[in-house]
Amino acid sequence: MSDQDKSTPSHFIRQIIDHDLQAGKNEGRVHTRFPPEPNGYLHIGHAKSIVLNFGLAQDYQGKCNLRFDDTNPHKENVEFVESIQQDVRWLGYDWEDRLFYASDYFQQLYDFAVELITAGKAYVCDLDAEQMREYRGTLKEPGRESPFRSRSVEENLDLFARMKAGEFADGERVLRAKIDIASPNMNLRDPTLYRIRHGVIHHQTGEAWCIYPMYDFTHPISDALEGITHSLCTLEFEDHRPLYDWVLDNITIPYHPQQIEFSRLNLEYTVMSKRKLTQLVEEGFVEGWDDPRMPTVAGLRRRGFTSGSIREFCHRIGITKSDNLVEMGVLESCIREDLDTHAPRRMGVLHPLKLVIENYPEDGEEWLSASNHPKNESMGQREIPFSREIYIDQADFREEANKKYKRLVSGGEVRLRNAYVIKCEEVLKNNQGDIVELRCSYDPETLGKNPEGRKVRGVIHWVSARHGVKAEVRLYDRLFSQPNPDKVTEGGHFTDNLNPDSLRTLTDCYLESSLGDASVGERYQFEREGYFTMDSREASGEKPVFNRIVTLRDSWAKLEKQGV
RNA sequence: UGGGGCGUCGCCAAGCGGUAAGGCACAGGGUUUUGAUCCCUGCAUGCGGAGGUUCGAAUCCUCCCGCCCCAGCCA
Repeated sequence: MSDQDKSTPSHFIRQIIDHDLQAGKNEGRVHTRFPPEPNGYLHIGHAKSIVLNFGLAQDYQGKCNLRFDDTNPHKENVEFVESIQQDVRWLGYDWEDRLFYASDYFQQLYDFAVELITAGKAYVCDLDAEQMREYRGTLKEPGRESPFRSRSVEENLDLFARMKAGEFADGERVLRAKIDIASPNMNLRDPTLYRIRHGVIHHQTGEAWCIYPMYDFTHPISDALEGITHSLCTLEFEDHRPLYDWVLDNITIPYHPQQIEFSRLNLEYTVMSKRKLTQLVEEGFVEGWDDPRMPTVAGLRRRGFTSGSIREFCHRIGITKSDNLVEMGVLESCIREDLDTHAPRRMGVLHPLKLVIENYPEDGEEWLSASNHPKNESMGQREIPFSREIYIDQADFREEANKKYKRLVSGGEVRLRNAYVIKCEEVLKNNQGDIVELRCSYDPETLGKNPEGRKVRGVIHWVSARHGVKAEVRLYDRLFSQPNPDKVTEGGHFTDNLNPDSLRTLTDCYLESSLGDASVGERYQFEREGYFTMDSREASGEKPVFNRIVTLRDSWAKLEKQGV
């Protein structure tokens, strides 16, 4: 995998690591971690973090752990734990024997909390949530000390032990750090360290605990216990860094990892927040977490993206601290680049129009040889059946057109890809005036060579009517119609920006016969149409279903739009 | 003057005091039995703005402007 990937560009985190290595920090180790909360499926923003963390470990001969940040059992479950592991593996990374859960450390975390209490640096607070908010002050006004802040160490120890023992109800008490209730940094105004949660069954620890540690307490300790050297997270945790450091500075623990923040990925025409993705799934706006329109790793995989193209994308967008909104074109370019070199070519007609070659024998049939790739001979050839009746795409015929249009017109000639030059002799219409069939003639001298004395500019794809495989094809477009779906008018909702045409299902497509035994995981270029792959969920149905991964670049469509 | 960040081409992004990399997009041209691919060419006298320091500033200093994050017993 890694030897196929292009070299990763430098960025500020690599510079920090280089400096650390040069200064002899961390005994020359580089040890990162990817720490998802198992409360949803991974999306391409997580992929950015995965490629960063695991990629750094690879490049510096270091290690990267997979650690589930499972301190809030309320929203978490094993389905997510499993899908996350599958997605990280699919992206090409291996945590070896280093799969951890923050919940592995619940006992140690508890002991560290006791250490803080004993040192007079944490206290049990009886304020309820609303009171605490009030006491904490606002962004511009300092907070007021909790009346419980001055409890004795003995009382705090006793109360905390009873919290653990289950003597108090949810919300009745919390453990708080005693830092600075007037700090300009809200995170330092005596943050909550532990809360009480009865009646939830934790996916890893079951009912062993009824108190659960908060992220800000758990994360630095988990990192330190695992010997993490560089703890990479997104920008919104910048304000938490002083708290991260405070925790490690006030307990007895041998390591103190460095937290470094980078900006999260934003992609045009989609959403990345787990809350919104969850809503799309739960309210049925999409088929599920792996809906091919979703920016989830599972969705991209089902859509047909390769993991290499996603890694390449993550390298192209870079790592910085600036807010960003990346164009879809970057992702599309990555998958096209991959598939152009790797996907075998096939022919598939999406909007069939019947075409009869009148001077071709009624029961005639011949098998024509076609390259699987225009510039990679090692991909070999395939045989394509040709016969008197074929299908071409409706978009490849016009009764009349200007010279820019180089496909088939009445009385005109066109090359059938991998076959003969044909001429349109007659157009058949139904009562409504719709074109229903084309009657043509073919030039038998044009197989594998150009006709003499005239030029045929256009080439169109086709499928033999008798031999073609009937298939369903799903064409995907952007999930939202706005570059930034969060931009809504007063009182609006991001789902208002959903693109009603994000999925178009074509049920009467004809694919060349060799596609009859295509299997899941194979990707093809349907020439002149785009890249396609068999849908993994519909693979057992009687009719094959193909997903369009991405279109080909289309300069003709651009011209047409400009009114040429 | 709550605190913390960020502003370099349409979108990403290098640059770290010596005279603006690269990718995507876009525009021209060439090759082509895919209007694809590929190959050429073009695309910031300019780095949020204004001053200043310097022989020299995107890089240093000052002031100003804009955008993002923080008041969960979420992560």
